[in-house]
Amino acid sequence: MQISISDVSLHNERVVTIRGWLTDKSGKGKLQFLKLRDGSGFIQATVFKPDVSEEDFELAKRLPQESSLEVTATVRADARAPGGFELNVQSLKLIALPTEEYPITPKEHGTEFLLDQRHLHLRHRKPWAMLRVRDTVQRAITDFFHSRGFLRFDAPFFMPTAVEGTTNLFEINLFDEEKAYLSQSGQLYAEAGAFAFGKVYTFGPTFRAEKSKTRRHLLEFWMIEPEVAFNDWQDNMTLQEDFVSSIVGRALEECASELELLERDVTKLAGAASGNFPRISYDEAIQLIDAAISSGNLPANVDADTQPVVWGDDFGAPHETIVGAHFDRPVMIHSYPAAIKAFYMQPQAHDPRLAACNDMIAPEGYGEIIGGSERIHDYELLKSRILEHDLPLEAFDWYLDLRKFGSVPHAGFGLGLERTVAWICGVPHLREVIPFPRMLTRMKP
RNA sequence: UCGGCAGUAGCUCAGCGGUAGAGCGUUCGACUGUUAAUCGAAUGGUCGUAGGUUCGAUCCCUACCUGCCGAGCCA
Repeated sequence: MQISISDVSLHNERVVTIRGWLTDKSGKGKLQFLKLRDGSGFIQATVFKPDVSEEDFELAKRLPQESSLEVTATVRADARAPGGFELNVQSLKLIALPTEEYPITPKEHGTEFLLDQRHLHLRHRKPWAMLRVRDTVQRAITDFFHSRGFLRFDAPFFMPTAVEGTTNLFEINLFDEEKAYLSQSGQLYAEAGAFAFGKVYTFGPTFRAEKSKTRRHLLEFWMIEPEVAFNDWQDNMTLQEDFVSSIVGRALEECASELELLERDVTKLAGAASGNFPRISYDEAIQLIDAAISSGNLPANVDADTQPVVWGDDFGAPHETIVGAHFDRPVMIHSYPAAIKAFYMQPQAHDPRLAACNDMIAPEGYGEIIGGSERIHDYELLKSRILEHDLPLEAFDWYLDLRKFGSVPHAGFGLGLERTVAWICGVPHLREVIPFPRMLTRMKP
């Protein structure tokens, strides 16, 4: 019977056939241990000389790493086996022998080497576990929105202009002299979608030509951008909280073994899964940062000479880490000065110097995973903001149209998929949680 | 773009102004319980590139290239 490694526990004491690859091997004379993977999981197969034919035993002894093969074996629960089950091989069938020595050995390797070998490294336990968590998170995202009546609304990737200013965009040559840019956000289009369908979300790659070389940045990353008609900025925060706690809960439920393989301390995710995220204002966050700096009570990964925030300045990464470290779950910081935020953000009713916006900061130094706001719904105000930001009015004519015909308050946000998955997995660098990372120094493979 | 660090065997690294080292990997042999097995043997080099100093440079100096970490910007 042909089965997957993930199903072995259902077939104890039965003879099964598994097709896969050899990840590692250790021999002990008449007993050979073959470590197999088939994509669904990993398992050890024992080949004991008296149990198999002479040819099969010789084959087992000679097989190099990453040979593809089919084994027929009896499943045995065995306390000595990692995972609780192992295979007692009866026969082996070689499918393909590697034509060269496999480069990734079961030993330590450097970052650069593993990224050069990314197409092969994907086969190994840690990338495998992280990308399975990513898959689960992606399904949790679509399920969350589907269950709440959102429409998935695909924004274009070719953009005629910038959403938030003209810098940091990848320029594309179209036909003749025509230029376009790669999308850095689907938000403006999502707003059109919200006025058509009420509740929509976009889910796709976005591109930022920022020359950032940090563990929190990629040139190409995936973003989820919901947009909801009639929501205000506080409704927006409630949606964010429900959304993120739902995703983390799903990952904890469905990816327990992957997170264990990654040695993730899942108790640090319990708060995030249970909701009740703290909401503090920009002013309160500044006080919190000042108190931490003046008392010297800083998180370990924050530099000791970090300067306090001057009102009106945006937070730097160390400031976000300080705020994030104060809570055992994500924290939402709202009401930033409008001057440091995007042109389309609705001013706060009680103080127009402030924007009706918020960021969500993940704990443990993972930084901003969400940025969101209520959008300006008044035609004249939006038009004046576009002009104040020196943006070309003609490029936004369709966007302004949305305010001409039945404009309503509406709000939305963007969640960075890789930052979220990296945080859930507890891995330091975004490049780990996307199959083929695109960075300033990395386009290959 | 700025600051710090690094580049030596397939991989991870040590080394030193005087002719290149280890572990792992790989190949062969031994072993019935390995988990990065162990033991024995074999295999391995443009010391990032180009100049310079020197009797002599992998080592010191300069420039450049490449990468890593951090900052800014952001998700």
